[in-house]
Amino acid sequence: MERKVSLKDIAQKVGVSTALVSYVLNNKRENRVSPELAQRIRDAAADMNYRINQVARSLKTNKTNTIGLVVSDIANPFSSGLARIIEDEAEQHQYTVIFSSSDENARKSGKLIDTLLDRQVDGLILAPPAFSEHQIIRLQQQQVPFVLVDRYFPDLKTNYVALDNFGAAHKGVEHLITAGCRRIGMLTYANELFHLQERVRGYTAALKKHKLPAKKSLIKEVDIRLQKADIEKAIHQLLTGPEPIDGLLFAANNLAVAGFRYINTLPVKVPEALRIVSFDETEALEFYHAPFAYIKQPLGEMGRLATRMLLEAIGQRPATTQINLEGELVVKTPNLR
Amino acid sequence: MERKVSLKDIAQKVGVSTALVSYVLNNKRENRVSPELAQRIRDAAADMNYRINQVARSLKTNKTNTIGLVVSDIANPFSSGLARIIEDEAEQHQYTVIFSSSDENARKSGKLIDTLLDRQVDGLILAPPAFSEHQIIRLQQQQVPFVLVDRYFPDLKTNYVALDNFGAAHKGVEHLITAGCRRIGMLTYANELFHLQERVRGYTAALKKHKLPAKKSLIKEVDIRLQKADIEKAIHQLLTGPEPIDGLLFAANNLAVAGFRYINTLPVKVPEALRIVSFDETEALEFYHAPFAYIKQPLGEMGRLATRMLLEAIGQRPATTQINLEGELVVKTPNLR
DNA sequence: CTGAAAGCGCTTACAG
DNA sequence: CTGAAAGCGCTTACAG
Repeated sequence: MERKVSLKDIAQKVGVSTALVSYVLNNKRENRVSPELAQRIRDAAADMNYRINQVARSLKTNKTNTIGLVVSDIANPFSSGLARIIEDEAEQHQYTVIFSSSDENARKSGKLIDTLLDRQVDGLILAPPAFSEHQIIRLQQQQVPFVLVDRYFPDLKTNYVALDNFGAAHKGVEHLITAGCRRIGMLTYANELFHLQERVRGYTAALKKHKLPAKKSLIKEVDIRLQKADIEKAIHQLLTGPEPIDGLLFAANNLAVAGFRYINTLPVKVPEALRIVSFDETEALEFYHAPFAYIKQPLGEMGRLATRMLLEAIGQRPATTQINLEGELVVKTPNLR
Repeated sequence: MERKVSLKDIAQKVGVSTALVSYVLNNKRENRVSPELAQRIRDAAADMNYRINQVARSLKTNKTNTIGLVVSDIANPFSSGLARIIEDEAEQHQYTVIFSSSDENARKSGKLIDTLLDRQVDGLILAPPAFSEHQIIRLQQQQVPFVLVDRYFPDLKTNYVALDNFGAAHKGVEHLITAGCRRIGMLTYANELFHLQERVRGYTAALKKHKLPAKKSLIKEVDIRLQKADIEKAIHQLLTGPEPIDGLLFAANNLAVAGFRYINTLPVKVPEALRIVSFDETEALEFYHAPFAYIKQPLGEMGRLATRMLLEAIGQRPATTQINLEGELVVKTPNLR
């Protein structure tokens, strides 16, 4: 790359100090210079195609106008949808976003956070993986501004924006009950993350409220690395035996997609014999042949709120804001054909 | 945020110059210091939780180890899939990625590029929108390292990694012909982008090769903003009239999804009366009830090659590399049910 | 061989 | 009021 034009170059050309050029181009303390001189400086800058070096400015001002974003996988539509919202909201405030994917791995997430902090990001938006509390605590100690999204740790007093997962699961299960289901199973990940625990809690509470069986055997957990065989086995167990389920709650979209793929190979009729509710919206089920329902997360609101909360935290000594958004229950009927 | 520990702090504690601390921590010119002293410096750095300030280093070295990525929309699976590959490849080389979405808008793309350059990114990976040639030319003049992905401008001698769009369309159409189609239509975007033109050219060439009608009226163009009504009208026109089509090529995944949605409402039978090939893989068609084929782009290869080419270009005075990858024709049968 | 100085490109507190 | 200097936190060419 060829050497760029600096403030010094402009200053030399116009015959003033670099300080004055800086003042003029940043529209600061305008009164200290005559309008004519200011215009000459501006013209020179334009002539020479001057562009600020943000790195130099950042070093001096201790501000990079950069947000670090850590999601589980940017290729996952949930993450990339959120990233897009954050990008737009950040851009409106002249912020730029560095993203990275933790793959639900606490060690990786720790490394990514370090890298982002080395780059002096002004703050972080994180979807923290399981077992990463210590990283969050460290951020608090270092007084790094950050906001958690999607997940959070109930024992830590941090900013976060997440779904009301208890309420959403509860709502989903009540939908199944209203539709006539009496034995409702749940498929979730074997994972410590609080938001998944909340979904189980909401599921259980809804069953109890309606005096339906809430046995342990109705809840199946599979490894988060999503082994096809595990999912098939879990669903198979729920559907066979003396008391097969007639309703099923998937705790995440990936589970639903893999689950539907398997259910399609079975003789069971959806929704007549098995009615389904899933968490998250997913494109993959766009053309599913049978009706089902899902909990739609307010991605836009989540991303916008998280970004705004972060920018506020960056701006001042912040209070802690904790938001649990309501999930929308969407009943999907098949595309006509 | 609390003040961070700097090299100076370490130097004071150990009683050496900051220069020496820098040398030791960067493992440079090791011989200039005794192993014992080096260890004392390292220990002090660890004790004090020293973390480098990359902004300061970047100002001095004129290198940020950052790649700027501009895609059309990070929320689009094609873009986010590519972003993920680039992230991983970049990370292996200690590079970080700033992403932004141009929304196929040349003006926005220009602004984003400027912002990225102001932040002194070491290079750019771009999926340039239509009418952005001048920006690309400017980058060449400024000798900014960059690689185009997915799209490129045939008249510009730039690095790029793209699909062999002509070949892919040709292959798709021949698939339809082999399956017995005799009147094959195409639905594409009204857009100047070369890669779309190439798809039309491949479509036309395949028809001509097999002496099938290649009339203008068989090619329908719709606005890239994807108005549902436009797409429906276009498909309706292709399917009615004296000579209805029996084969259809969609030039992009979004067109295919919208198209399938409409086709589902029609009495036409897929694939018996209408056989379909689409560009790009898309989750949305995961559960489509009828067989169809699509051109799968080698996303992984595209992202990895683009990143490597960029890193090479950053490293040295580069030669121009232009790569057209082959698309894979995938014949998809419905998930059983 | 090694220590200390210069300097990257900005911003802004401060002296005059 | 305004100009010139100091300094952000690093790296590395260079003097001794």
